Amino acid sequence: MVTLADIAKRCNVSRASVSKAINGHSDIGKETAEFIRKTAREMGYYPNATARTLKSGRSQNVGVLFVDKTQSGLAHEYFSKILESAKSMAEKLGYDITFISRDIGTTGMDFYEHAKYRQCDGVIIASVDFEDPAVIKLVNSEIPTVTLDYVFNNRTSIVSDNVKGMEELVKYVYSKGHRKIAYIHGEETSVTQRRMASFYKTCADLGIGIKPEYVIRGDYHDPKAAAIATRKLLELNDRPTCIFYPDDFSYIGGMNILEQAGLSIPDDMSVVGYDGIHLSQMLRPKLTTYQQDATFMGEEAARQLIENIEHPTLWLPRQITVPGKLIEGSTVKQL
Amino acid sequence: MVTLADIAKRCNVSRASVSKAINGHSDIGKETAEFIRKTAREMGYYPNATARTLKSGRSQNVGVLFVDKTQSGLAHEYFSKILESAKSMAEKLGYDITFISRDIGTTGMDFYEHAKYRQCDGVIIASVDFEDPAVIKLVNSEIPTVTLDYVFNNRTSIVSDNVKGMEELVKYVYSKGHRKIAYIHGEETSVTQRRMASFYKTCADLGIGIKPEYVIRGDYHDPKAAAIATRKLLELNDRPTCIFYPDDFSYIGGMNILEQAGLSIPDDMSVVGYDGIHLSQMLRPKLTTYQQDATFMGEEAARQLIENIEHPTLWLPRQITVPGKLIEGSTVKQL
DNA sequence: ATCATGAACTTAAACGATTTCGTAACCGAT
DNA sequence: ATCGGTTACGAAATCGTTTAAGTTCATGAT
Repeated sequence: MVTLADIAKRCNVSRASVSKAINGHSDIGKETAEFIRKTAREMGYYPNATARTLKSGRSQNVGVLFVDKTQSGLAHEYFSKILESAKSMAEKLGYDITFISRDIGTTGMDFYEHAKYRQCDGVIIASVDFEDPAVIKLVNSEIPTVTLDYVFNNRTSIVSDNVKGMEELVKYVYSKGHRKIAYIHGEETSVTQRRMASFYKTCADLGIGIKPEYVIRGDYHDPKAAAIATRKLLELNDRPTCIFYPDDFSYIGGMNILEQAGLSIPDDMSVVGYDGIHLSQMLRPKLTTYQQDATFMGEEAARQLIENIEHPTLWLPRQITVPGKLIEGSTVKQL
Repeated sequence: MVTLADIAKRCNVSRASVSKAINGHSDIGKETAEFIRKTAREMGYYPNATARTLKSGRSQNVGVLFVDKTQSGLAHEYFSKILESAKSMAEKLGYDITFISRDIGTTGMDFYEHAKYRQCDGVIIASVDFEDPAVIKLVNSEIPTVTLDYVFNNRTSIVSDNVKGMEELVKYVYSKGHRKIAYIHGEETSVTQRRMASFYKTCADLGIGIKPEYVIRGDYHDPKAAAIATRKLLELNDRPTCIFYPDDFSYIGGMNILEQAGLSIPDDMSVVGYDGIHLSQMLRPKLTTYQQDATFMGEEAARQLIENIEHPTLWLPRQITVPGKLIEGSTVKQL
């Protein structure tokens, strides 16, 4: 391994000078610096992140917290896209990404301790139980963090605009003439709360009443739960004309039940999803859904976090709401 | 931050003794060690991975190479499952996971240099272009590596048993009476080669001839390519009775075309997929497919890599072939 | 009484970089 | 000739840990 000392010896300068040349400091002669860099390149030098981190306290490494309750955070396109894009952006800005977890090996480290252990400069938190004391401890620590789809006081967060998303969907189906709208919602999370609130409010604003039995608990990314909920809706005397699913994937479960019941989409029942995953546009009929801009969210999370890391003093936490867009498929019939 | 020195001072011993107590070395008294550990716990000490790595040369960190050509390595359930399970296993064994890439920041590092820069103890390579010189450089370096679904000489690899998988699928549809079997295959990769070879061989063994026009190039995870290929098959005078898709997701494209052509599955056309992703069992009819054991593969990759890292001398590269299992859905008709 | 042995510690030198401070040399201005 | 100000560089400390190589002291063998 080529070190600063090797280059220093070859160039007949001190290690300090080599360091300065490599890092482009000002107090080093133009030609000397160039000569040192050239030699370094010839010798196949690249810095050692570990040594650099130890001395400088900065690791150029951001941690990612990605542990959801269902043990499948990565499997969902929404989250894998966020991860992928956060990764690209972080890399572009010169940062690496390491997964943060707890109980690494046999040590009983919590998230915060783990992040410190690896000297992460910051942490992106997504797809976790935000009520978890270990998460709260991390968020309240001195380590810069960015949360996705959850807002903590005095911390930067990137949230998908669930209020606007739900509003647009409701207004869209309203414009298509629907008045009896059912909503199968996901498990109780802050995202769900926001969507539910927006659903009720928009309906109220439009002057449509929603029967209590039209709103049923399902689960995110769980077609089986969606299937059960759909069946309940079909058993009602006064059926809805349109069903909102918690997400695109759940919709698959509903689709099966509808087909089984001999109902065609959208002629006998209209439906909408949420997420805008790839699959939703591959199915026939194409699903009408609200596409969240996961790619932008991931990029923005990395960008904001790194800004915070690099300008800690003049940093003010901000809450960034990311709009998505309604994708008009063919699953909502004009009544 | 609590350091070894702080504990040493408090306990009136040297830093070396603290280090030995923490790491459970033998040349330290039983009670002293216990006392030191107790104090360390009280003081909220946890080690600094950076300093440890710098001195010991071992980072307890494994790199993951996950850059596929289509820029969506993570989005596929197969790969995200591998990553997820590799991550869990690595964590269980006391290792962290960092993404390896090239061109981090503005430095022109290649994969090998990046891995050295972060002092990764080893690298898991999945979902990349294995012909890429940068990948080959990494694989031929002194860094332990494990590759997934690709075999390098003198390197450990974990490969899904594509030969057996394809053989079982062919035998299954044969047993159902099918003789005219079409195969829409993915782009040219070593996986494709192995599946194709197995497809042809099994057919030959069973005494069925395959018309050249029954074998068409599609793409992995691309329903559109599958749709086009399916249409071509339907245009043939002598249509196949069963279509093999490159993977479960591609099948969606074929499904649409078949439905559009008024053909029902499996009554008018039988189909099989490959992968066994969650979605395939949610669709109706359930897809007959071959489920790859991605979870086991990821775990095994981590396990093997870490074995190699920890016992470098007595390490012999091994090629581990992971069998999957045929999932019998309802998309193949008994003729 | 002497010496080898081993257990239990300590000392001190790393690991590879960064960074503060110091200084030598040179410039132009007085 | 002297002074202040740059510029370009070097010396040395430092980050937190590990580890080879002592040192001390009690123990048991001779």
